Amino acid sequence: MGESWAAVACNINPHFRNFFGYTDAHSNVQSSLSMATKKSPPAAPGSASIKNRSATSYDVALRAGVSQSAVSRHFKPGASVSPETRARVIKAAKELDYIPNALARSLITRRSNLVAVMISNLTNLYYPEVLSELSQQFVSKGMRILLFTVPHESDIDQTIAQVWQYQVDGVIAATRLSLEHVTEFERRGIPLVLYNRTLAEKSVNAIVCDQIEGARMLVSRLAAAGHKRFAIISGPVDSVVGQERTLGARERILELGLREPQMVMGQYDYRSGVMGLRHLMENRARVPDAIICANDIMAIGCVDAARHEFGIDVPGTLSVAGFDGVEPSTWMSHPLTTLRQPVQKMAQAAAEMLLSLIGNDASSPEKRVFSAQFIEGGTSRLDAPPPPKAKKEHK
Amino acid sequence: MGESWAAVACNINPHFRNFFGYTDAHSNVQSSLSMATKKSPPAAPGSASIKNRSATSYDVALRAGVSQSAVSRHFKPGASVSPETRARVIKAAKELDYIPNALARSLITRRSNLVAVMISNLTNLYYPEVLSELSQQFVSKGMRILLFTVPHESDIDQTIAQVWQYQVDGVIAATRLSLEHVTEFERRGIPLVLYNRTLAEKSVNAIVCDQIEGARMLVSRLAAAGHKRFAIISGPVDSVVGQERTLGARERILELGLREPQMVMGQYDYRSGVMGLRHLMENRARVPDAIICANDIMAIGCVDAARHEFGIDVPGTLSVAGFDGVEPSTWMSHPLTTLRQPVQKMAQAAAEMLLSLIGNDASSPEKRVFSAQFIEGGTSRLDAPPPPKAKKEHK
DNA sequence: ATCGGTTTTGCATTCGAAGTCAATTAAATT
DNA sequence: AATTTAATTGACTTCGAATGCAAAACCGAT
Repeated sequence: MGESWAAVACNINPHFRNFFGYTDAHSNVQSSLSMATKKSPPAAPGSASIKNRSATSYDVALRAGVSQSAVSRHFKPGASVSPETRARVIKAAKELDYIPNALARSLITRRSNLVAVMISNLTNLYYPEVLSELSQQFVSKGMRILLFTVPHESDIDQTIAQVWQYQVDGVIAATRLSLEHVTEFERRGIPLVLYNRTLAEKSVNAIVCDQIEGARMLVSRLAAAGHKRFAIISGPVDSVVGQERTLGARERILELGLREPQMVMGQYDYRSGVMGLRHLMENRARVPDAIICANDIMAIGCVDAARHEFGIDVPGTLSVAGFDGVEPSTWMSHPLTTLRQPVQKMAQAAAEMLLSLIGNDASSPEKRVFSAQFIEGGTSRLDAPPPPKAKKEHK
Repeated sequence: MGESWAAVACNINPHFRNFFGYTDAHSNVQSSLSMATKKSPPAAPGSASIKNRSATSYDVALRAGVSQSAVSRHFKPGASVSPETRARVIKAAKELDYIPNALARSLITRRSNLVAVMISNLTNLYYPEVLSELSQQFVSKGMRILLFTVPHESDIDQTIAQVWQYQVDGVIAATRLSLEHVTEFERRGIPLVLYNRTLAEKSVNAIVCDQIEGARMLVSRLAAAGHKRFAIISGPVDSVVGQERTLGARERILELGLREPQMVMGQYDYRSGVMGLRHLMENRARVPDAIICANDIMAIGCVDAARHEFGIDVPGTLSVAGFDGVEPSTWMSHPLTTLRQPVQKMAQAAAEMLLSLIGNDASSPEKRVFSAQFIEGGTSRLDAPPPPKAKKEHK
């Protein structure tokens, strides 16, 4: 709150500052003003819009010989408009190339038909898919997407302030949000749906994929195939999803009585996978036979490094698995064993949930949990039951 | 136009039913103020909560004991406000959690600070990078991005109508636009910058990468290394960029006196690369020794298919090259020979250009052409001059 | 205390569309 | 034809912030 205010305060100045310096705006408005005042007494209806500004509903009304209300009404579905009037309005509107001003409409209706989508990192490869799906969904429902990418955690406050300024009808957040942020959204009555996030402290509307379940399943399958020496390349600490994947896997590993997995931290990118593997290979005594990476891209990096840097046979000697099921994970060069998230379903659910929230504000939070789909892929040895556990165990 | 009109007309419908919020008009300011004073009262939990509309500049003014104009002025940099007033405004605003309504502001200033970004296909892997960069650029300049994804060509008219409705200050289009569309933008005075597109019929503001030059360079390098039997997997027909790449390559191939390249058409996706190769391998008599793919993803598919389906040695027996320089093209499994587009520079230039257009509307179109960077990669044999052309030629 | 000259202020208006409500017109009924 | 009823319609207000303009407050100087 204090923060948000501060954010606004210092956020507004900069814009007004440089570009569009108020000089332009000045002359701009002035001219428009003079024109408007002149026009107010509809003295010169003859030639429409000598000035560049686009036609308004008044212009249309004038031309159609009806009132502005009639024009407005024409757009409303249930409204009563005589066919004749409607025809005239349509004609005039077409002639003037009239397009209603959505901002003005939003002002009075209190519905902007804008949805904010907050995404932290578009280069993550997973998010574009999500964004694309969301976009489809919302557009098909008549909503537009206001995109907010949040490059750094620290920019979140500012970003959120922006979201509020634009009177969005709802928000889909695929970024880390603090309890304060969420509370603030609630207080302001702005519907919020978290995507692949949740809050520990508070129940919130969210669409998630069960990472823990997935991670456990993954470990189970690998263990069933005889893998014993697990390692994990985790996501960044601030990624809840990553943490869940990591912890879920570790938990299951220990449950099965296998040795504590080695852990290396990554940043969700290809390089992290490569570096992770290098790191894991340093200690020759503890070379893993299965590596679980917190996302596909790292897994791919890991596979590539194993094959091309260390000459390791994947999946022969080493199994590698990832999470997400992004497009490249299906490529022949590294057909990843992974847990595919039902992105389409999830995005659809997110859009659906948000829209229903926008309609009626008095609902209790709901969390919809999807299950990831296990993809066998080809980077893990899964089928072969363990050869009688003997000689190869501690090579 | 007729279409766009229709689009507008039927797109408005869905939304006005359930909103009213006009309980009492006169005591409006009062009520919102009193609510604000009480501060965050979840009201009667049982009944539907009272409309907690957010504070307006009037509320702030009332509370600060100044006029609304003063509040508004407080935000404007050069404005003359006494320190005392400013302090009171800040205090009141903070207490009420006031956030200015950007829509209302836009209405009067005629500046929405919104930029529309039109992108055809987010799953293209190349576009997310662009979008991400654009987002960074615009946000840093105080603009917000309204995202429009255009799934099908046919939806373009509707989409454009939407763009207009929202009074965006400018548009970046990375989609196919017809001359009519561009003209319409011009007529309406909405700055438009094309990204990686141009119009044959008309000069427009555009940021492009010289595809023809790149394609020619690519062929030259490959030919210099002794490749003689070229094939091309092209992009979809409606992709101008793809056409340029294809044609540029073909032109140079013929210029060098090499045989007419085989052409297969693709859709820019992995599968197209795979299918393309299969197709090319059908005619055993004309197996190529170099394949140029109109983008990286197809090239990767091509490499993968060659290696994993046909057991062909890439780059030993077959060279493959792509375009774009997307992230996966740098992966070890298929370190692509490609022409990398300077995405960051281009996005920056696009943002810059658009912003300068927004400032002053009377400028003649400019086209900024960037050169692609040749990446040697490892999927093409480039260094070795041709081994004395003898036995292996027509295996 | 009074008079120019600045700053600060507040009033009133504006942006464009939508909704209210009373008035008008058309259609339907007796 | 007179009158009730329903369908249309236009004048006016509203949303929230930004200015133009003029009144008010301030400041030093006479």
